[in-house]
Amino acid sequence: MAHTRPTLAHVAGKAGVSVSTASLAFSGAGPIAAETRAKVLAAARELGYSGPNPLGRSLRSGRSGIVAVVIGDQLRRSFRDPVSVRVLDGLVSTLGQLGLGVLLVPGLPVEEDRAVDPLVESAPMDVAVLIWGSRTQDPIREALQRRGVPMVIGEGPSLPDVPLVGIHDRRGTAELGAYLRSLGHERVAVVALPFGGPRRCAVVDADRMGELDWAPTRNRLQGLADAGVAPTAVVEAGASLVEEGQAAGRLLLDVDDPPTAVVAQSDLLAAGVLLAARDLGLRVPQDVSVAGFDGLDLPWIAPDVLTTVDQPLAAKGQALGEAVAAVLAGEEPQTVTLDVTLRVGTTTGPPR
Amino acid sequence: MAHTRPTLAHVAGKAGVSVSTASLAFSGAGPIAAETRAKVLAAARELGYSGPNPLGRSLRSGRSGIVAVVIGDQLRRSFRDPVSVRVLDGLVSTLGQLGLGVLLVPGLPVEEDRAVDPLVESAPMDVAVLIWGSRTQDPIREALQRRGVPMVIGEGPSLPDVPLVGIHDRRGTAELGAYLRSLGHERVAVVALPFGGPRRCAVVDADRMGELDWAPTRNRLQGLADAGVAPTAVVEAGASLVEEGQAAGRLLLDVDDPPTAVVAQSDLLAAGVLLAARDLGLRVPQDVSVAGFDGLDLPWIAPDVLTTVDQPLAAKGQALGEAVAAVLAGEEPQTVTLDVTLRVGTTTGPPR
DNA sequence: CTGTTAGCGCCTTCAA
DNA sequence: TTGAAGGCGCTAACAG
Repeated sequence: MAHTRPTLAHVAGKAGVSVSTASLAFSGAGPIAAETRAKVLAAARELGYSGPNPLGRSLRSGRSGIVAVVIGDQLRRSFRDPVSVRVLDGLVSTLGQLGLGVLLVPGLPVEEDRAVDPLVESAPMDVAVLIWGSRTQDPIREALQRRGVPMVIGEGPSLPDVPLVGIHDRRGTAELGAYLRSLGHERVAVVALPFGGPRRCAVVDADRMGELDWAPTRNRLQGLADAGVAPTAVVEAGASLVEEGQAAGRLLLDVDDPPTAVVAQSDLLAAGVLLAARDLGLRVPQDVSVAGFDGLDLPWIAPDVLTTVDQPLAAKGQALGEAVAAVLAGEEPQTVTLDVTLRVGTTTGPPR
Repeated sequence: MAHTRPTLAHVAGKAGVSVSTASLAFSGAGPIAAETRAKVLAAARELGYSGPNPLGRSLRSGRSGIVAVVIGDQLRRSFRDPVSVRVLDGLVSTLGQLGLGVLLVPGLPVEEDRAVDPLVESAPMDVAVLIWGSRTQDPIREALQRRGVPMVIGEGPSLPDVPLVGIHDRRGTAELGAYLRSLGHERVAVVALPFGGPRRCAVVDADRMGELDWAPTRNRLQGLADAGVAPTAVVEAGASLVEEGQAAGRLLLDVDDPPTAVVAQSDLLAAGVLLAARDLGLRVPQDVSVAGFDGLDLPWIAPDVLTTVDQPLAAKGQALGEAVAAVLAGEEPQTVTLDVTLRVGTTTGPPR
């Protein structure tokens, strides 16, 4: 017998009961005499059996207890973004309480020549969470739909039969735009989040604007428009990272006729813009106002405190987790939209 | 027939071949006529069959393709630590190339009354990686051993039959200690990483020192001893976080007879000590020298540049991934120990 | 309360 | 090159 792991059948044999009875002893999913149960557990201990094999259990029940979490972008970049990390944290703890494990799935495949990471197509999962939304033609979404894996989506677009967890980012950005106008800004530039296609850090022209295919970016641009702010220029960033914001800031500020305010669509981008302004010898907010989005705590940009739109990141993770639970319980898909709050710091003021 | 997902049997039926032939069409693990294969794939497409069910495949093969990664501490804290994040990043990309997925497992259970997270005991996994080592009596390690799940351990202690990936932290700290002595420091205090038991931020006495049960903390203390540095005081931090370092720094520096140098066992802790020194009006390095460990890039402590011991974090993640591959290939467990480098910055200098 | 039966979906012998 | 049969480990019905 050598070296094979003991199975429930071995335990049952040793305990002198049937396999199904032994199963009950572990799952507790049915009536069983305390004595029988003890007998089974004793036999298990003796054989070094440590509970039902999850593989067998999964096949039988059709459930793996695994939730795939698709992080936008490559993991290496996502991990560097505190926004992703906080949402992930809220999500993991919520799912943990439900007994569900999180399988990390890269949003971009490691190997360049594939459309999606192989995990999307063949890893076991009961539900998939697309933390950073979905594009119009999204190979990941399509692969999951083909597999029949139910989804939960964070950020847009809203899809039929798919629960959505988002934030009022359009409204929040509108509030920010109105605030900047009230200060007297007329020349406002934007550092936008990625557009959804290939990543780059560059000024956006009309053609490129037509390719915009990512909900948060679009919502936040629309918010500004709602407030009557027509950007003098838009730069798209390659990722929500400080260095991208810094590069974008240089593009926008190192010109003859710079804007009086820059709205960045994330706090990390805003921090980069701030650094770019400092590098160029511009005073903030006297020479240029800078605003962000997210509500991160960035002590290292002291003495500045970023004007930003605060979004509830942990709550978003939690809401995603709850949506997963609802999906597994077979409930109707719902849309949750969380509130955001304008928080004025020291980086915005009236233009000179 | 309504609504059940199609199985290989359905596809085979529709294609007019046997199930085993259909299996070959997907796995490619045997000879099959191109024509037959095409027929099968066509039938699959028609039925909306998207490839073999991973649950069935797992049960049959005994492999899930899942690697559990046990992060020390709670995930929320680990995610805030760039050290963990970088190792995780290297690990995830290496495993991704092997077609393995990463299941995140909290090192501390979400529910307080359990010894280990339920995932440790019942989630499917082929191997478990304990990124931050293992304690002498480690309930996680014990649970995994009981299950017969092979392990890979990052940092000590070294265990029989378990591959270990570590760094020369003892040697690196010894180098740092020698450097500080060469500058003339005689009164050196230490801010240590957690000790392995309950978390706290407090001065360590002899009793507590006896409870030290975590390899990196011990190694780095021993390194200082190797260099002939006997700390005037040791404070253990509750986690490798800036605020913990700051609190520890206050404990060490806000006294009558403060040390001339503080060695922190991580860069985040060192950054906290730096902030505490600034708060107390101490100049660094004139009034007090501060050194860290990790080699993180911390631009926000500018103009200071931390003196630190650089460790190859991504390489560590990669080495862990390769160790996982070796385990799955049935190779003999090996120990890998990566080199570290002392990097002198602006935060250390001769004592006044 | 316990045992019997019947698969969950797949892959790997082995034989044709 | 293809087909038939068996079983991976478990659990849900049902019968006793």
